[in-house]
Amino acid sequence: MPPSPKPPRAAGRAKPRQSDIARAAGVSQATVSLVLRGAATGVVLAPETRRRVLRAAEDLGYVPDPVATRLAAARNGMLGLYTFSTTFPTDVAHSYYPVLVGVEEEAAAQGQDLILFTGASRAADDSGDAAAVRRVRAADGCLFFGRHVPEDPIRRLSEDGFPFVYIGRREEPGISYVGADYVSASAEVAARLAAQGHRRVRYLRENDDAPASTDRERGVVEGARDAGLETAGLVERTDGGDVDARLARWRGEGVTAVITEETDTGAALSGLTAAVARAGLACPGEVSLALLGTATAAPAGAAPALGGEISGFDVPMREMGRAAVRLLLDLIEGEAAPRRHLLACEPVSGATIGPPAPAN
Amino acid sequence: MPPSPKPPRAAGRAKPRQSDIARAAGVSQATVSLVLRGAATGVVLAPETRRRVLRAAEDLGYVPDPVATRLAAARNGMLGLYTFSTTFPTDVAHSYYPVLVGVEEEAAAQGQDLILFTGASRAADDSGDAAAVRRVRAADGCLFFGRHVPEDPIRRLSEDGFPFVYIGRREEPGISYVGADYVSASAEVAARLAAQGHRRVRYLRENDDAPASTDRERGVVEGARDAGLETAGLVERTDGGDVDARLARWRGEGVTAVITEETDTGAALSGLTAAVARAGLACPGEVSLALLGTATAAPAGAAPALGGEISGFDVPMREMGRAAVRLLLDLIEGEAAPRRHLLACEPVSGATIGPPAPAN
DNA sequence: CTGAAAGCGCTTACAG
DNA sequence: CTGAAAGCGCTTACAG
Repeated sequence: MPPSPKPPRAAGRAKPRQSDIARAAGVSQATVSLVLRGAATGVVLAPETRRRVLRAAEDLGYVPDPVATRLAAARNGMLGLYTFSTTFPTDVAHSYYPVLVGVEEEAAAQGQDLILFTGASRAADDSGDAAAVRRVRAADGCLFFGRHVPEDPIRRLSEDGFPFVYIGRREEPGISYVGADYVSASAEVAARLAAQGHRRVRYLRENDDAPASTDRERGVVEGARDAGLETAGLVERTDGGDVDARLARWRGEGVTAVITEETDTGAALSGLTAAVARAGLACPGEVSLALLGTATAAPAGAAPALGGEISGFDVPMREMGRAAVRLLLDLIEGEAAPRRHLLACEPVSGATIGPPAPAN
Repeated sequence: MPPSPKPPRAAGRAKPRQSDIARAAGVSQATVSLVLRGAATGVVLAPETRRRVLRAAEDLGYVPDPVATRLAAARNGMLGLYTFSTTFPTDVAHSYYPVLVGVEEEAAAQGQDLILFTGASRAADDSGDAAAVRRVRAADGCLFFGRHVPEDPIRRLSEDGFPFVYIGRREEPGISYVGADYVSASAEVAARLAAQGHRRVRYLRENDDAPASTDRERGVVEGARDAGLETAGLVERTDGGDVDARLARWRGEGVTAVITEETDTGAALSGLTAAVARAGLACPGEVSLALLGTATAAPAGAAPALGGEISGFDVPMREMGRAAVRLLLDLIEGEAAPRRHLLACEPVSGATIGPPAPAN
């Protein structure tokens, strides 16, 4: 004998609902709702009625059903968070986390819950993403995060007027985002090196093109030019595997400082620090190093850092998360047209920038 | 002219519903529901109808509303995750994250979405939690995580037969959990110290009582006894601020090794390592150190570790997250009575345990 | 000031 | 095989 099919409700006194209270207090269910929601709608009830309803609610141990409340409110009180990963979650863990913290903080402050949409876990192509991105509509609106993004599904969302905002700058017009001002921050790093006396530096970036990388390169180049650094041969690209040879060559060319960028793979950075360590170079004694972006916590088992914090700037990940939530809510409320925010990055002095060694 | 009062819905055709599909496909809304839920109910529709409905759903980008689905007394394919924090999120960030990764992985593998329920942001008391915990019902079931837990709201959930599982051992009977076997792992650490030749050690734990801490202490005490360590004066409590004086005293008493525990505040551990550093003691040369639990990544700006990984054991956070998801799904399916799992912790040899310095 | 009605978006017997 | 109806528990105009 299978248990009764419908009621998954536990045996015993079922949960009281507004209609139970209404019966007990001799009023209508709608009145109960009005009393319980307080003067949210500005409605004022007769004190006596109020009292009776409140009393009955108390007696019955009434607790509103959150699901029904949300359905009736025409919003589900849930914000989506969709992360595009180039690799599997563990690797991007550290860059993902601070954003999540910010998003969660602000969501909590705004009384919103979060639906964590797991992107196409392992699918490298966009095919799996399309379906995954679609599911995002289950929320009132959605936050997107990740260097790369499947364009088609997103465009569709946009056309349908579904509210969403990117965390990170985007090229596509008409799309809201909250990003970091990489251009200014990167330029400032170049200027800092120049101020220390460097003239010939290299910017080692990754092959991977993403708005964040584009902005950093632009900042470095403009900053270098404005600060009087040499710009010829300034930028080089790597996948992280060939840095030793480059480093040797640079030394021969009289390069005294190297700037690199942080990405979700961390390839350029780890390649560079490893090469410097293998070459036995003192930092900043023999070569100054700077990093564009926040160095993510070293993965367990990684080589210890260069004996101190890397100089560069901090990306305000957490604040970006918070700002994105606020913007998304504005969008959901229908109050805002698409908007873009660029947040300033905090310079990090660190321990890896010093004056260049005297020319030999 | 105020905008139309009701629709907070974004301009344009936002979220399509079943009725929209019905209109497009020329069938009733109920038929749409039947088609979309698949043969879940065993109902078979005419292939042609099926096709038309599916097509329209696809065209419109339909996604079921999880809240409505749930209200209509069905499952919505979403699992909740609720975290109780003793302090604000940033501090527990690192202990929280590995669990989240595991939960997310397994949820994705099982085709479930994850709702992150945001707890009462700053409320230290249980009052705010009650309402927050209640919202959890929007999911099919929920995972709870955190050292401390508001008992009343949880009991309520339990009475109502709402499926949930704790991540971490719990005392309350009838509650499912997936925890770590701290007792065995802690005993093993004591045995390891004994095997190195230590006889007089101290266990420095925090004041905060939680099942995890209780279990660790029990393991240390039992392990010490079984391995022939002195047990008199073995356990001391701290809030992390007074370790220098203790350390000096211990040295005077002939203590050669100190065990401490990892918690979400990390107070005992950071107090201890700082004290050892200030005292200029070589580790493990002059004092061996062991940690019960996984050392969370050092917060940015923290003092560098003791020159290597701390000896102790690893808490299988990620695997706990995964196992908890699996158990929760069993519960939701109604297949399991409350169940408890204790996962083994992997010993970490580390670099901070060595033989005691010869007695002077 | 309060009640009756409609509706949030979906599921599920129950009739045709 | 499909449609019409009722209902999940609540909110919100709209009438009295």
